[in-house]
Amino acid sequence: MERRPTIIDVARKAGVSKSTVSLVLQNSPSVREQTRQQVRDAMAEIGYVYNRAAANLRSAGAGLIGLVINDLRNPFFTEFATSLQMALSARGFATVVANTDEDPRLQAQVIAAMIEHGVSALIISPAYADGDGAFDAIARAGIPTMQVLRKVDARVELFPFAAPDYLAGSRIATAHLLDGKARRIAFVGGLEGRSVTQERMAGYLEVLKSAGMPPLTLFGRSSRSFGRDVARRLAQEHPEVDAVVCFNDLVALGLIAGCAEIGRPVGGAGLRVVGFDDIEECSQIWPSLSSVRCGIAGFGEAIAATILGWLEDGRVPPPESRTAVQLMIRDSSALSPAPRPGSPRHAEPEVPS
Amino acid sequence: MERRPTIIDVARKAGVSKSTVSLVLQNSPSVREQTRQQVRDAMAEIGYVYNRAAANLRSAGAGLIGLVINDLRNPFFTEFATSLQMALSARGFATVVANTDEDPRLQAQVIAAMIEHGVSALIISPAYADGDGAFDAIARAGIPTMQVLRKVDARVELFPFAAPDYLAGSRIATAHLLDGKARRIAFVGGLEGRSVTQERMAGYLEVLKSAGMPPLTLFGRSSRSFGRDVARRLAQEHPEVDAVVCFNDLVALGLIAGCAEIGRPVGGAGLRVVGFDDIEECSQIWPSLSSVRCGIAGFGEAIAATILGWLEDGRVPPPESRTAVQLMIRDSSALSPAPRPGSPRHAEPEVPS
DNA sequence: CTGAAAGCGCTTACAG
DNA sequence: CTGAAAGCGCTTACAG
Repeated sequence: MERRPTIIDVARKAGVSKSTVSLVLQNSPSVREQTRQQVRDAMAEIGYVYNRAAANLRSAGAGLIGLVINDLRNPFFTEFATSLQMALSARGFATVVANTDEDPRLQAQVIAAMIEHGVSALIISPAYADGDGAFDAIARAGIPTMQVLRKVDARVELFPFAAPDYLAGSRIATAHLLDGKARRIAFVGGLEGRSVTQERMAGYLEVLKSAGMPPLTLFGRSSRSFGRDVARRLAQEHPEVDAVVCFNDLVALGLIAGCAEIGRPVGGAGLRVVGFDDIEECSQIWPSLSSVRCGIAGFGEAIAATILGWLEDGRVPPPESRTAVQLMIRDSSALSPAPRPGSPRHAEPEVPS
Repeated sequence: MERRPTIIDVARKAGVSKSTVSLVLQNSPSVREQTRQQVRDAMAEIGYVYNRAAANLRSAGAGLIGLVINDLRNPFFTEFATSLQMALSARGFATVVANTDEDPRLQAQVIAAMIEHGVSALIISPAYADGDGAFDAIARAGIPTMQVLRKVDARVELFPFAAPDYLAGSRIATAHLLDGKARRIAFVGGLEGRSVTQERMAGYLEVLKSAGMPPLTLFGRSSRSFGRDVARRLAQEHPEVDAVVCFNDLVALGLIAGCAEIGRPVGGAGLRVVGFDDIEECSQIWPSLSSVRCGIAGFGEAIAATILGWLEDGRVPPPESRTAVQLMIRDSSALSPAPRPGSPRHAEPEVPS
């Protein structure tokens, strides 16, 4: 654990000046091939490792990108963060991440820390409400920053916003249910007043309105347990509801679990449900869950490309951009019940009276 | 986006020397309170932000911890990474993370990048097989490093290892099934020969042996889809199996989905299953899944404390440590079928013939 | 208690 | 093509 070798050690070993070593490090064409090789050999021999911190001090750009996420344990965000991180890594950038658990104070704190660490750019899926002026701090520091998935700060010229097209998603989900002759469609989950909730609900409201069908919304935490509770509430308080658009897959998954619990069938002649996000689990459960695919892995990669384009080529992202979504129709919203391979025909459990 | 102010700017503004500013930054007691306040005011006024990279160049310890994970999309690892990151953040350390997707080459690459970035320590849940001598590179760089969850490098003196007590977990899970009068218990999932598989299987084998019951193991990827496939295989090829210990929750969840698909009941008189890890989903599905709780959030926090103890107080972690696990008994392994609130009594679907 | 100076490991003009 | 020098923004003895 003694001192790490520096370019001076390398230079001494290779018999050149330290400038030459630096040029080799940067693959400058103005170093003779033979010299380059000598330097390389010397580096290998003494176990030299490049010190980025020192380099960045003189030039710029730490090669560090900050990623701030409101709920990293939610598989939707996990997938986003992971694909983004891997894409950045492939382009030579390291990612420092922080989960804020929807806490604006924590968010301000981790952002300040990242700025101190000299991140070259910031990608933020923000907590609602910018408690301690975190975005102002970023603006002062002049760090290229994108808001993703949720828009919290209105200054999109400064903090460009990108997200999947939630509105279109809820439109096609609702239309799909309506096509299936649903008589009453509810919207379940999402906290009232939040931008994503509003968008994911807007398409639902719009489609219902043009069909002359009254809306029914049950707001709540976007969690499995809320979805599970809703299964019971729906059966007891709104038995006429025969289809539901969920705020996200977690709610939908909880709802399906809740239906199983109370013995209410899902899909076919039972309650038809569609989720939102299309996390991996949707296709792996039974009955499988229909969902609005946001292509979040591809979205993460696109964001990586966007931010690097900004950083490296000065291509400022558009103030607001939306990526296409797609409805994945599966058992939970199919008109005929899910087939049960292995069992010739299966009696559906009766709906609780 | 002009030049960020430095301590020199602060010093000029406050009318002191830059050393004084530096001392204020470090909360040195040798600065008069009044001076300290002047400096603080100056910093606030000109929007100074501390530059850690520069500081670390002179002293040591970037305040950056590297976290390398073999499969960040798996909720078990997500939970670990998130709780670890949040604990580090609370202690003033930033976390740079990378997912390796079980790829030793990618792993070597991200580790090299982290070393260049000057991480003060590394926490690695490694891919199996250390392809490109990543651990050797760490040893050369002399960076405090822990192996967690999986032991891949045998040099535990150099790279201390910590994990939940998998062996005990599989022991209690198997014993629990046996207590419930299981006639034939299978072990499902996990790739043969890997250390974690071996440990999670060892307790199973041990308990079966002392009960004089022959083992049955079905190795495979630790995924939902493998579990789902197994449901069918079990019913067709091993109808005598009436209980199963799964390698992890994902396999168990897939198995339960597969059973639902083929109409085979789970828990009670049906197939009794217990998972491993106890991810959040276990208690949120229906029927709920029994599982070996590894307390992974607490484990993450403990690792944070351990690594910081090493870094800050020189307390080298023990070569190998194990944390206690606990069996969570739920519907999937209960002897009586899960109650269905709301539906007075419910006919179980028949097992496929 | 505060200031002047050297140095951390690199990069960047600028000479040669 | 390569070397000597200055400087990036801090910290750290060392004087005063």
